[in-house]
Parts: sequence; structure tokens; C-alpha cells
Amino acid sequence: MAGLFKVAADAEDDGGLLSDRIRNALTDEIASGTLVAGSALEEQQLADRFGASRTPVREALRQLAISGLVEVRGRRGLVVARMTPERIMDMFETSAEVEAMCVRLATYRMTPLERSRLIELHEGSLTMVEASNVDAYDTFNREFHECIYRATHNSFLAEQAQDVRSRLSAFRRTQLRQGDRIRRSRDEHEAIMQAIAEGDGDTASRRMRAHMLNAAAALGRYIDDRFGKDGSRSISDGSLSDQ
Amino acid sequence: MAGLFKVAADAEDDGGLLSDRIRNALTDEIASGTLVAGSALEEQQLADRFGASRTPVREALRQLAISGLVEVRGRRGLVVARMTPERIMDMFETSAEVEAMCVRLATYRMTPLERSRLIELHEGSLTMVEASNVDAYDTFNREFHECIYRATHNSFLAEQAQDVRSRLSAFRRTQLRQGDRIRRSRDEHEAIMQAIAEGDGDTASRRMRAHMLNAAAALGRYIDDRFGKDGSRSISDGSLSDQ
DNA sequence: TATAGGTTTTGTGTATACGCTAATTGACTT
DNA sequence: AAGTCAATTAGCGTATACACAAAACCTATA
Repeated sequence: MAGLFKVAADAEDDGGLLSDRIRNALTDEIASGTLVAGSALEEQQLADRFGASRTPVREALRQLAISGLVEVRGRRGLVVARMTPERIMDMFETSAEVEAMCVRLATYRMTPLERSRLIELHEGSLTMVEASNVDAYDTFNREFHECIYRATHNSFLAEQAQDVRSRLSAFRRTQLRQGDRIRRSRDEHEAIMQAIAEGDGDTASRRMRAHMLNAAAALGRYIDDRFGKDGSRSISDGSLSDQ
Repeated sequence: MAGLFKVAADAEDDGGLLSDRIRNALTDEIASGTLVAGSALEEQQLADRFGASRTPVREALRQLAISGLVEVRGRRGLVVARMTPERIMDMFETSAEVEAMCVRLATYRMTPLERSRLIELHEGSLTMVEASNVDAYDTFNREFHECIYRATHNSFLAEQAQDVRSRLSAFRRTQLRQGDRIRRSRDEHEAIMQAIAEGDGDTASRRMRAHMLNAAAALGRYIDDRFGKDGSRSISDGSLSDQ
């Protein structure tokens, strides 16, 4: 069973479409490692296991293929994609770069209303940190970043950023519980907010990149434990030190 | 018919999978405007038109939905996505930002072999410019950018960049034929190459962004003609002027 | 005449059946 | 004994059939 990760998909565990439920279930099983990387995925077998027919299974697999969670191998079936530590770090780095890109544009284009909304959100996160309320902070964090996406006033970019972010959600899950990561996370947000307030998009961008890479690093040991010991590569040769 | 755009998919017009052929055909028809935005797409009707059954049509439509070319509306069918000028410019801007991000990382991480390969490609493009060989330059251009993607040494980022680029291919088609765009394109490549040679990732990044936005601007009038007259917004408030 | 409720219709979601490609295995030849 | 070719088969790609849900339409009543 995929008990390790009970993702947001559980909200509508039985109401939605069958193909979507299968997709979510497979996503969880792959992210949690229940389905080991490289193993073959046969449609009929999965259909039997879910008590469904091949049709919705196929739809689910095709979506997973586009998400990159499974690899298509010509005519001869699909296999669970190998989520190597390198691959995961690549995804985190990409996410960091995308977030940095977004906050830069957002700094230049944000309306006063959007700015005050972001400030309001940020200030509200203080009590969560003091209460060590991880779940509340996690929700806030998502809103914080989505607020920045919207402030770019580029809906396509916002969708892309959201997509990358959602693909990492399964791995980011445990990040905030590592040590005093929450407090440091909020401190980094603070620094980003300051750069935004000064209208300095490039600085906000650099700080956001560092922020995201710190979050990734907080996951480093966890990922190493799960997937191997080789997750230590320099993931940003650029100006990482900041603030 | 979708005669306007004979895309690269034509290379294997009959050999590939039926669902892929349908997907390509629909992509062309949407990009070319043959299928007007907002119109409903019924599976059986499309199946009849392509002489196939609903199954491959469904697969194609699901892929298009993920690509953003069609919008899913609950249970009541799909509609052709509205490709407004704003949307297209958003996509071009995103592409520009992604390319800028890639070339920055590539500058820091590129191996000597990759650098020499890029130089070789760039120098080879000179004869194409002098011969005004648009098709050859278009092929070179794709290789040039893909070479940069790979040089980031981040396969996930490379895939994302490739994905964004491919989504724009239908619109970028005519770009190089506008005026002396080819020569200016190569000049911009030249400036980027220089920054790469100096190991200045930030400069390479800025120049790449400007390069991509120039390419988008070259398409501006074309897009305006096709989709309306409102495609003129400031698409980069940041440091656009460069070199 | 307008509205409410039921009926028909339309189209997606899912199940099942068939064909075809290609991988595997076995036998036959060298 | 090893390699090659043919036969078998496993599994995907596609076609067709059925179920169900939502929207449109028609009818009956106020």
C-alpha cells in the first residue's frame, strides 16, 4: 500500500473519475517507492489490481508518462521512471530557477493590491512559525508562491511554475519538519520581501533561488537515505551565497 | 484543410501511431486557426473525420489538453483553447526567460567539448545567412538551442525548455522570413557566444533574453494580423536593452 | 404564458473484443 | 555446439459496445 504519502488527492478519493483516481494512486505509489523504479507496468495487470478495465489505466499511464513518472519504451510497455538523486536534484534546481524567474518579473509588475496581499500573507506566517504549526505554514507557503506566480501577470509562466511545483510536492512534503527549517524559511521570505519592496527584481530573484535551494538542501539527507548516497553535487555554480 | 502549416510532423505522416498522427493534425489545425478558438470538439465527430475510432482520438485530445491547446470542461466535452495575443506573448516571454535561464547555467557548466561544439555550430551558420537559406538556418537554430539545453547538465530543465520551445514551434515558423531577421539573429548569437566565452553567465542570460524577445517582436505584426491588434504590451520591464 | 418536472437526446466514461507487432522460445541446420 | 529462422505468445494499439450523467426539450399544470 501507499500509506507513506497521503497526498492532497485524497480529498476526493472516491468522487472523481476512475482514471484520475488510478493516476493519483500510481503517483503516490511511485513517489513513495512502493513501485520500484525500472519495474514494468502492464496495463492488464494494473487493471486487475484496481478492479477496472484497461481503458482508464491507459489514460492514467499516458498522463504519468507526460509527467515523467513513467518511461515509454517503444511498443513494449512502460516502466517506472528511475527517480535518481540526480533527477530529483535537477527538478529542485529547475524549480528554484523558475521561482527566481517569477519573483523577478513579479517585482516589476506587481500591483499595489498584490503587494499588500503578499505582505499580509507573509506577516500572517509569523504566528505559524512561533507555534511550529507545520501544516499551516505549508498551506501558507503554497499560497505565498502562487501569489508570486500570479503577480508575474503571465498566466502561461504561472501555469508552468505551478506544474513544476506540483511535481515536486511528493518530495517536498517532509522538508519543513527538518530542524529549524521553518524559521529559516520565513527569514528567507523576509529577505525576499524586502527586495520586492525596494523594487530590486534581480536581488529578489537571487534570494529566491537561494531560498529554494536551501529548501532542497534540507531534503538532501532524506533523499539520500531513500534513494542512495550520491545526492551531493554542486547544484548552483552561480551566486548562491546571498543576504 | 490545414494547408498553411506543414509542420515537422509531416516527416512521418503515415508511419507513426494513429493517435500521434491525429494529435499532430489537430495541433496544426488549432495553430493555423482552421479550428477556431472556443469551438467544441466532439470525439465521435473527430473520429469520423479522421476515419478512426474514438479511442485514438481520445488519447490525442488528452495530450492536447495537457499541452494547453484544448480546454477540458468537466463532463461536457472539450473546446479549442483561446489563443489570445496575450497568451501567445506570454508563451514567448516564458520561452525567453527559460532560454535565458538555460544559457546562464550552461555558461557555468559547459564542458570544453560542448563549448567547441557550440562554436562549430555557430560558425557554420554564417554561410546560411549569406545564402539566406532559411530552412538550413532554422535547423541550425534548433540545434543551437538544444545544445545549450544539454550544456546545463540538468536533464529535467532541458526537457522543460524543449517542451516550451516545441509548443511555440507552430508560431515561430514564419519568424525568420521577416526582413533581415536572419542576419540580426546571428549577430545576437554572436554576442551571446562572446559572453559564454568570457564565462559571464549573467550577461549571456540577458543577451539571450533580448534575443528571444527580438524574435518574438519579429512575429508581432504577424500575430497581430492573425489574432487581433492588441499584441503590443511591454513584455519585459527588466533590462531589455543590451549589447 | 410561464414554469416545473419529467423525458429524450447527446456525448463522455468505461468495458470488452480483436488485430498486429515484436519478443521469446524452440527446433533445425551448419 | 552454436547460430538462425520460424512458430508461438504476450501485450500494446485500435475498434466497438454499453453505462451513465448532464443538458436540452417537451409537456403539463398553475
